[in-house]
Amino acid sequence: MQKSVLIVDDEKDIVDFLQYNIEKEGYLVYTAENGKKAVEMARLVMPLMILMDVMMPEMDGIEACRIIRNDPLIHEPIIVFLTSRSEDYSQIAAFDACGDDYISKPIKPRLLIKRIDAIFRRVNKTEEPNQNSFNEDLYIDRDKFLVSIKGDEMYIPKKEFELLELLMSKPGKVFKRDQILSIVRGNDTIVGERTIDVHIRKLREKLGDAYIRTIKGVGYTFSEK
Amino acid sequence: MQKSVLIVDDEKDIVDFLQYNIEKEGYLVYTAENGKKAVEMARLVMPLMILMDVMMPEMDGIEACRIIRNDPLIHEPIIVFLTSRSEDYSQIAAFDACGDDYISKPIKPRLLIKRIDAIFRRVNKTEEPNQNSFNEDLYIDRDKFLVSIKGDEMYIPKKEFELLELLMSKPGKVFKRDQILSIVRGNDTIVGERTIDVHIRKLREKLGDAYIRTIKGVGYTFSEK
DNA sequence: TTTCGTTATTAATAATTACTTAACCTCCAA
DNA sequence: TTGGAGGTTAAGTAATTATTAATAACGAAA
Repeated sequence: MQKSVLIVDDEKDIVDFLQYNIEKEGYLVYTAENGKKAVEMARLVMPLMILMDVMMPEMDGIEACRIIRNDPLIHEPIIVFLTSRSEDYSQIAAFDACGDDYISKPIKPRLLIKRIDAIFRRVNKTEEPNQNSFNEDLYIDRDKFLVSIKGDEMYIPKKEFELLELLMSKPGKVFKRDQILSIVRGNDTIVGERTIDVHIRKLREKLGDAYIRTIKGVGYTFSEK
Repeated sequence: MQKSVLIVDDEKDIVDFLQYNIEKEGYLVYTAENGKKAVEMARLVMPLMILMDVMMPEMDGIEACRIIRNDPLIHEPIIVFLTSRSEDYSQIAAFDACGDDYISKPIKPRLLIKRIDAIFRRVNKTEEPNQNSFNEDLYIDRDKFLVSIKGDEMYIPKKEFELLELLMSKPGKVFKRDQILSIVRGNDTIVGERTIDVHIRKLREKLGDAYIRTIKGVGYTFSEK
């Protein structure tokens, strides 16, 4: 499903600027110019995220937020406010209760995108059930217990498979050693710290060194690309 | 970061008993013997939780609580009171307003740990699960243990990361050297004064000089912009 | 059940990286 | 000008991970 963002601001320049930058990253963008229209739009297009200014004519962001949150027909979008640095902190408290996050103006495109991605990622945590993981040329098939790398298919031992599966479930995320431990062991047996290293080693032997990265003092991560 | 608990009680037996049980569960424990010392200790070590008796010589728990709550340098710990079953209920009302929770004596270790865990969990929920910090063009990703500056992504050593994380958690706030020390070290080893400087140096080397400012005689702060 | 091949774990050692120290330097304010 | 505080650097020390080989545990087939 395409990720959609509804941008709400009364200044057309800002809307255009945001729209341009966010569309460029592959999101589907809708816009509205005030809170009232935002509510209508939200009902219509069910965006996954609403990026909304606080101060607007007709209906301000907080009011709109409240309405959207209470509308059972709208499927709980992530609501992120745009605030000026000078914004009164009492207000921030007010929309803290209502919104999911806020981003301060002036807006830097690169940072904005990072934050939008991060927010989506955070919220998505509940999703992704039994999907198989991909990477440019690495693919794992959970049903068949099969790993295919650059076309070569191979079966790998169970623990190694589970470990790879874990790492690939969230590419880029660093899994700490103790998290890995509780996967590797059946959670009842006690295994030494070095066991992990050996499994990692075996995996790297088979896949090549490029995929799994050590974060010293923390754990391991699967390279995003 | 390790979860830390400050135990405050004038009866040494109780302190020892609590300390033993709480440490066993992997928390970092500090102690103090009255309200006055508790306040000093809290300033110094910034515990995440304070477990405090109400009745104490020098300064009672409620007074200490009030001071701690009003001290902008102390990073809002969870304050839990220890009460006798016989405690006057009017008092309970008083510290209800000030503390986050209370646990009645006599204390059962297993139950105590369960409650402490629950309180930490409850409080953590209101915080964002994985709050990443932002700045105009600096971004840290706790999941990925990654720092991105003006688009360049890099991994930095653990202690440096934790230090940066601390400073960025409250931009503009000045962290005193000894507060930083307790982050940098595991709090059992003693490290020299220059260690911090070196870490700061390494960070500045990687990020540029603009972000971390020295407040002479006090500590360091992350520039707000 | 025994055997053989595979997989999992450990232990020992090497390699690497991170952390700390120490010595010296600079700056600034008293 | 002098002392205190932080800055800088290189080098030593500690901590963590990689690697290898040996051993134990397991599983399937004879």
